[in-house]
Amino acid sequence: MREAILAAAERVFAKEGEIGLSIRRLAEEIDYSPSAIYKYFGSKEELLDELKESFFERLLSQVDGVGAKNPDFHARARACVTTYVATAIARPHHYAAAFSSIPTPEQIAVRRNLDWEDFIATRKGQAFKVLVDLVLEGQALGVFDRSLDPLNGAKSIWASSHGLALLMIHMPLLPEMQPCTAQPGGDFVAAHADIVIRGLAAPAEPPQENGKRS
Amino acid sequence: MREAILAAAERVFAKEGEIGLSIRRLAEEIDYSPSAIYKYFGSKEELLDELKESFFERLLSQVDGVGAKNPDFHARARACVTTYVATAIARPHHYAAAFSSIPTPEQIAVRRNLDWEDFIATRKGQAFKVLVDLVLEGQALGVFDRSLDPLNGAKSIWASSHGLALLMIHMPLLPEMQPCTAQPGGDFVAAHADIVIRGLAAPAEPPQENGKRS
DNA sequence: TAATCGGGTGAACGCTGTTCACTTTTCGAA
DNA sequence: TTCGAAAAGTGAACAGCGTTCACCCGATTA
Repeated sequence: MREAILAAAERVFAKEGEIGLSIRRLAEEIDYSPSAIYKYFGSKEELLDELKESFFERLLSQVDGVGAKNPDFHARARACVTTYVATAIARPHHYAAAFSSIPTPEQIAVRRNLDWEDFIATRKGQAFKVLVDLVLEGQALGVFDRSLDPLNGAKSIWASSHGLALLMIHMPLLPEMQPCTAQPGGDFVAAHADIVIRGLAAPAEPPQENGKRS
Repeated sequence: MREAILAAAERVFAKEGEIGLSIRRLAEEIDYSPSAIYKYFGSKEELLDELKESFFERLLSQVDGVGAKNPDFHARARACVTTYVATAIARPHHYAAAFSSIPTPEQIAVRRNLDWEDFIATRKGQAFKVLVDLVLEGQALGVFDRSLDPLNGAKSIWASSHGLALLMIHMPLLPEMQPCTAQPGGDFVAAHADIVIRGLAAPAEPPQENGKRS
């Protein structure tokens, strides 16, 4: 039943966005009365939170899944970013909604004394850990700058991917408009990924073997 | 009068966010009836659009303003990113709201045949142009990769800055949590800026003068 | 003086999330 | 099989929302 409600919510969400998703609209979709929904969810916000969490789960599994398929580190790193962006823009309203809440100062104060263990247990934490591990691996391989804080590196990757996804969602005119290169969409995402990866690269190795290719 | 309404909106907005800003709440704030507001704004959306536009104006002027103060290119590029992020997170709700609307497919179709001139006339377009010019200058100086499409480079910079700002707004736990480096906030933003800048750098110059420093 | 018109109001409409008293269904125990 | 409790579902209602519309009032203008 909860599943049916969530599925209906997902459907309406994808079609009409967060604005079009109302309890009454949802109730109509599943042929129940609006009050019935409150037997399964305490509030609309609780329902939305569940939706967001499930989207984070999808995001995590998608990005985590690319690891196995790409033995080459550079390709894998690039695939992390591109799959992240692709998964995000495949469901624009979901992705935007998943990041839509702004915590109040009190909420920030509460969360501040969460430690690393607690954070890693959350979906966001797991997703973040994937990136941290990626950075660590890059550093171990000597491809990424070893002086970099892995957490900061992971944040930079996330920020860059997140920003590109949202820019493509909220201002689609920008990525489309490419009078110079004339290749819309996918290629630019890969190029962006490469820029981020190069930004993390180890600086000016002593000339022994020029291993990393552009 | 319009100004008074917008000022009140800005006030409520900053304090209670987009959720707390209602027409009735606004009317109460300026001691008028709700219907009075409709003599000056056609709809709430129109009012919000004006607010967003004004925020873009602030963003543009701030970022554009750093150009004069920093003669060194690298410092200027870094300042572009850091001021952008600082301006964004100084008014979290404004910044998030400025990017909150997701255009429908029809709207995208309409905007698709805007050309470069029309786009540059908008605030977003001007802000984007600042970044494009920055990339062009970097390429002219030989600091940035000349094979890069300047528009794509500008998009990468924007995406990275945008993503970092939003990550700090929506998930403040992340940038705060730095058990390794222990420097919260500002330093990480600068580090992120440097990563983006390095990502755009010209690849492996023939060893003549090692001009760019980390 | 009379008419027009911009600025302001209160009541109302249809929508929203949410609650609550109520009925119906289900299901295990006596 | 019957009974009673718990679960499932309902409809009406409340407060608040964006928005509209008929109305009013004071100033400007003919």
